[in-house]
Amino acid sequence: MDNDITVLLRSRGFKVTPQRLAIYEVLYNSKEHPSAEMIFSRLQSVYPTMSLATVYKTIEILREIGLVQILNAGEDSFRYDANTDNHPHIRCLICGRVDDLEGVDSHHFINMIAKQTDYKITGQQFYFYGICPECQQKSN
Amino acid sequence: MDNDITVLLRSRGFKVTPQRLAIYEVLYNSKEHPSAEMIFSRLQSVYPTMSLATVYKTIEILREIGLVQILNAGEDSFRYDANTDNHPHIRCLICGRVDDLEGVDSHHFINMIAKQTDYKITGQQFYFYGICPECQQKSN
DNA sequence: GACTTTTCGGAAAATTATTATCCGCTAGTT
DNA sequence: AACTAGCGGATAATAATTTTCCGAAAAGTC
Repeated sequence: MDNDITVLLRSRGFKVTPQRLAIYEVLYNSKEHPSAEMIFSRLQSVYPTMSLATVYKTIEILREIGLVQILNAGEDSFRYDANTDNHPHIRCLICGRVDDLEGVDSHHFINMIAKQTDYKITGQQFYFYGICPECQQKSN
Repeated sequence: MDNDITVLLRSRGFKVTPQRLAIYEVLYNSKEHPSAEMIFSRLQSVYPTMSLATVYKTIEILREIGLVQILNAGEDSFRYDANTDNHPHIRCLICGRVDDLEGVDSHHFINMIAKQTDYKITGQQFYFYGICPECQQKSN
């Protein structure tokens, strides 16, 4: 995995730096779709001088080489996902966590849409909103 | 229509003002899902002293009484829609326009998701991305 | 391994959509 | 017509993201 990103960066003319590897590693080893701020604060202990701008600049590169997708689940900040499969996401309206909806087959639905529009479709994002199991319990 | 919003505003304790009616009218008579800025500039000629803050404040009220939904199709600003049906939207990656995808039945898809998650689902937004017919032509 | 070139990371400032504040004024009620 | 709660407009504040600038570090070359 570390090797994948090293090769990919270099082949696209980007330099391989510890910061870039670290940011990707945080994303890769996380299921919580962290925001830039979350990535930043998680790396504070390892790279005390890391700048938020570096997080943003790196994410843009990772998106460009297809290692990360950007989520916009309607909060005040973006979330990032190292899983670039096109899977739906769901956000808890109470605690704000964003989860994957795995094992969903969207192909039929997407194909239906593609037939009904004159657009040339290149991608899509499905966001669901609700209350996560934990928050349901707490409100009981 | 003018009557609907008048009654709705008043019944919820909001005052009925020319600005509020005008902002809703712009949204109601538009298929293009305007941003706050677009609403603002469209009303410049009629209300030269209108403030952007008024647009935002009014939209928040309209959302609260269920007359408007907020779209977050991944641009740098929100879009607003006076059609509060839960229909999918599609954005052109070239010119930025946002269109409705009408006549799409999402119920089956949504029900499938509802069965597969422990969340209590309360809503969803489907965004498609692609190239609109006009921009397809231009690029040929 | 030293040299060169190019890109990078960090700090700080800039940008920009949106929200909050404050105050004279207006809508709605009596 | 008077009263009062809420409003509109101007302005400042907020906050996420982007840009700028420069010393430093990466990668290719010898």
